[in-house]
Formats: sequence, C-alpha cells, structure tokens
Amino acid sequence: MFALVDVNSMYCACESVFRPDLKGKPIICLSNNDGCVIARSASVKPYIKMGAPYFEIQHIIKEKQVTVFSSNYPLYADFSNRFMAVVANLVPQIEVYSIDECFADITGMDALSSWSELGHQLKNDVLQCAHLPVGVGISSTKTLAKLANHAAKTWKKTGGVVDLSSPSRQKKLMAILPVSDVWGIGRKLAKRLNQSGIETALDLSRLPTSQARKLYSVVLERTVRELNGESCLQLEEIASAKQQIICSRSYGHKVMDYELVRQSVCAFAERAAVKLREEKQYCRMVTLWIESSYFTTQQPYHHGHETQALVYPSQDTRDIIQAAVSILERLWQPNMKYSKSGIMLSEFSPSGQIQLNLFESGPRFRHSGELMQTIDHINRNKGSIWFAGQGIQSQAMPWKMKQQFLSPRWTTKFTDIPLVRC
DNA sequence: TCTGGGGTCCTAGGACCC
DNA sequence: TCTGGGGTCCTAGGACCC
Repeated sequence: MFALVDVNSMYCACESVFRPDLKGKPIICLSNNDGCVIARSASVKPYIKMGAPYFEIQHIIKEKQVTVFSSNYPLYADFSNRFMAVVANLVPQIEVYSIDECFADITGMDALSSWSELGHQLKNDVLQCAHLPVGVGISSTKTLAKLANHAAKTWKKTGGVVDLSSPSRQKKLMAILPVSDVWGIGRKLAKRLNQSGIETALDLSRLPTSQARKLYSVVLERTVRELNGESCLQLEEIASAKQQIICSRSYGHKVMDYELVRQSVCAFAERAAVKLREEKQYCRMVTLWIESSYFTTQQPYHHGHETQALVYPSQDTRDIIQAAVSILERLWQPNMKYSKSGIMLSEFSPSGQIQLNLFESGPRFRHSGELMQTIDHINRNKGSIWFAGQGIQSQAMPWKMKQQFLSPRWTTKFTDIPLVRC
C-alpha cells in the first residue's frame, strides 16, 4: 500500500511561513532568472497560467496586487527536509520523489487506524511541525496513489485526503479523470491516446496490456497494469546514484564578450564539480554547450555543444574547468549574442583509479583530494573562495541571473533569521 | 528588454563483430 | 551473378517527470 504526500503550492507555501501577512493573499514564485511562473497560490490559479513569462503578466500582477518572489532554493530545500522528516517519522519507509512530494510504504498500517485516519494524521502533523499544507492520496499502486492525490487536491470536500483502496472507488474516479491526468501520460502520449478513442483514465485501464506494449511502449504497459491495481513500481528508499550532473543557467543579460562567457562557464564548472564531490563520484566526460536566445527574432537560434573525455576520471575542479574552457574555445563564435550556457558531467566511477598505459604518468595534480576537501570545507563553513576563472565578484557580471524579488533565507543563513521584537 | 533547470528511461538506427 | 543472420554496443533524440 502506498501513500503519496505532496505539498500544495510548495514554493508559495514556504514563502508565506514567515510572512503571516500574506496568508490567503495571491502569491507567485518565478523560475531562475525571474523568467516564468513556476508556483502559484490557490487564489492566483484562475488568472495566471503555470509557466507564463513574467514580463507578459506584469499588468495582471499590478491589477490583482500579486506578491512576487524569485526562487529561493536554500529556503525550499530546508523546508523540504523538514517535511520529509515529519512523514518519515510516521511511516515505516519513504521515498523522496521530488522537493515537494514523497511516497510512503504504509503496508499493514490499517491494522491501527483506517487509511483515511492515517492520511489525516500525516496531513495534520506536517502542518503542525513543518507549517506546510499537504494533500494525501492512498492506494495499492504508486500510479493509483498519484491519482488519489490528484483528486485530494482537486476537490475541496475531500479534506485533502483520498483513500482509493477500493476497486469500485478506483473505477469511479478513473471514469471522470482525463487520461492526461495519469502519471506518465504527457502531452504527446495523451494526444495519441485520444486519437485512438482513449479519453479517460478508465479507458486506458481497459487497454489490453499486449496492445499497450505493441502500439506504445513497455512504459505504457506498466502504467496500464498499475491502474488495474498490479503494483509494478516499487518504493525506492535509497536514491540511486546519479548518472549525470548538469549545471546550467540563462544569463541575466545577453553576452557577446568571450571573457564573460568564459567566466560563466568556469562558475558552472566549479558548481558542477562541487556536486560531483558531494556525490562521491569521479567523472570521465565533460559536455559543454552555449546558446543564443531561443525566442529572439534578431538572429537565428544558435546552439553549440561538444563533449570531451578527461584523461583520468576526476573530481578536481581544475580538470573540469580546463576541459570546459578548451571546449568553449572551439565552440566560440564572435558576434553572437549568447544567453545561456551549461555543463554536464557524465560517465561516473566511484574512484579515480584506472589502469595506466605506457604513455601516461598519472593524474595531473598532486594532493588533489586534499586541496578539494579543504576548499569544500572552507565554503561549507561560511567562507567563500573560488577559482579566479569565474571573475571577481565585485565586477559587473551580466551573466549572473536576475533575482529581483528574493526573500531572506529565513532558516539557513544566520543574518537572515527573523527577529522578534518584544 | 524580459521566456527555468535538472533529471531518468526508452527506442531506433547505425556500426561493428562473427 | 548470386550477397545471411544474429548479436552487442553506442548514440541521438524523444518523451516523461518535478
């Protein structure tokens, strides 16, 4: 038995915890670079679409007096950890599925209280201890639990908890939900299914598995089985090791200067290397891309990317910066207005050791591990040092992302802790 | 002027091997 | 002149998720 616990409008909820004045008021949160809308409080949903570009909706924001926030990931990550801890405290096992939702294995827990009571307990505890509102969906497979959660969020009268353990209730719900609401059915697949006369989740559940596989894919076959109560997706308690690490950002302003693009590349390479060391991995491949704006009509969209192998698997920032910059030199085109760059690390191994050959003499740097450890340690303990390649922070850095509406890091930064005056 | 970022999995097709 | 069949591995691209 699975429960899916999901925070309602997670980012907006986090923003209002230390701002009681915003309770019930319209709020939106923007993507990195203040690009588009990625979270909306309930009252905003009727008039601002998910993903709407910020600059297009400024008049609505003014008219409706919507409070706007830039993404504050340190804040959201901290609240996410608190939320997961509360849920983990109540159930035998959880799988952290994303920053705002987790699956819980609740098999056998109905011996103590009904599924619905358990759902309400989860909901109340999270609200009380982590100050976040959640919806809970309960059923025999992950896909059905997702569907139950969807229902809990959609219909107020459910009280935010839906027990979808009985097959007859499953059928009733599936009959009224469009197939596009099913987990794993995206835009393209929904369109194809609709064209074959499959409109509702119930229609999909009645597609013979052999046909689902033959006409579509093994993934869809699994979804059909899950909708019929056959559990195909297990709880993955331990997050599997990452296979790639990506660090990429749109620039705050367009950049035509090689030196500035190089700075951004160095900064992203450095950040990616930190993530790599956090994963305790070494990478063999470095991919870099730089691109112009996809939207502008002033020049054709340009996108250059290239992958380079390191001689040795490495987690040394210097190796990764060097590979990235050497790719950049080859990709660079003058007179191009660049608006985004990114780096991807892949082909991981748990250690830097490989078989040497006759012509290689060993890793480039001595004491690499110790140096990286020291740098990471200093940066973790509120120090801040970085490689010179990303420039001096006091200079103008047009590639740095815009964060016009950033809230304080209420819970993770010492100087941002709220003051209470008595 | 201004349009996010970070992932996974699957499939088809090509290269290559015997 | 006639030109097989089975397998693996890799890559690019598509689709999906949040």
